[in-house]
Amino acid sequence: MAKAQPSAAALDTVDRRILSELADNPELTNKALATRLGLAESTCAYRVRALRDNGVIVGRRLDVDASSLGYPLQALIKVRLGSHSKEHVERLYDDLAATPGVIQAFHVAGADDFYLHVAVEDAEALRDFVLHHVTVYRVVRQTETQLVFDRREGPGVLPRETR
Amino acid sequence: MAKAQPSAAALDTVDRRILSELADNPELTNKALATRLGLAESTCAYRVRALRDNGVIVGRRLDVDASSLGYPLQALIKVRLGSHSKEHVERLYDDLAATPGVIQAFHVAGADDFYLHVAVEDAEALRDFVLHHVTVYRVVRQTETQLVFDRREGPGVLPRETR
DNA sequence: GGTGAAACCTAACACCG
DNA sequence: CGGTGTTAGGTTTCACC
Repeated sequence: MAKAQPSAAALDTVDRRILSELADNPELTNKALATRLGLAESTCAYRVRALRDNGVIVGRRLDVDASSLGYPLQALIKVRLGSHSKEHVERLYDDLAATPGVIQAFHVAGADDFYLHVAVEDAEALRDFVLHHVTVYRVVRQTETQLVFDRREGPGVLPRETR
Repeated sequence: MAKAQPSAAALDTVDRRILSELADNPELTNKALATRLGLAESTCAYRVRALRDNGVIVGRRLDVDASSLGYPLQALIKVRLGSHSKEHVERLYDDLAATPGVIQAFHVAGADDFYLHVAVEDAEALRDFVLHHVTVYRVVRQTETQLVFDRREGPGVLPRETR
């Protein structure tokens, strides 16, 4: 999570509309975006750039279908640690988050827990993943694996356009 | 999770390199991508389009910093249901996944559980979210909320370029 | 399937209201 | 600060290999 600048510049209505539109359709060209909002292209480009420079827009991510690549099975693996030094925990988190197959990793409050969202080939690969990439660490006290039937993107913090 | 066409077309080396490059840098222009791979621009554009048409590349997503928008607190909310009809569960899942503040929703195997990854203004808003948007449903038997200290993108199923 | 070049479209920047 | 015009650069198409 990027340490946010203390709430950066306040966003006006136009900024919010830009974000909404781009959230709905991230592939919009600047020209199309400007047209939708009734702005000049230059103005629109300027605002978008400013949003980037202020860290509001972090970037874009490629959305790849794991199934098509031969990893049709997804799981959420809860990793519970014993209590340990901050450095150890951070180090392990780094390693786990960088493990191939991991789509995303969460470090959550509580009993030093991580959640790993992974994609694998099949059930056997899932077992192997847990055994070879998670429980190999001494610090890991217990794991709990749940198959992911479905994952969905929510609206997030940008309510759908209300026009 | 998009129901994958039964493993679609097999991907060759070039396809994999395209995906790796775009995963590393989703903002690459087609021209730059072609140059990196040593392909003609037209060829490169053609392959990328094919990957899209085959559903391998689903699209791009805008990466917005929730903190900058005034939602600095993130949480993972585990929602456990009683046993219910498929329609009821699906309906509830739809509703929850579409609730403002929800970044992503998981439907996992087990005791009919959902996980909601949410972003909120502060602790009070988090409490209100759980009370007003989750536990209001009769079907919800119990919830468990954990603060998210950090979330990280993993490499996923596309191992970093090995060149 | 891959290529190169022309025609078309978009973005960047300096300038003007 | 928002709008316009020019130039540089990117994408698409198509005949050809």
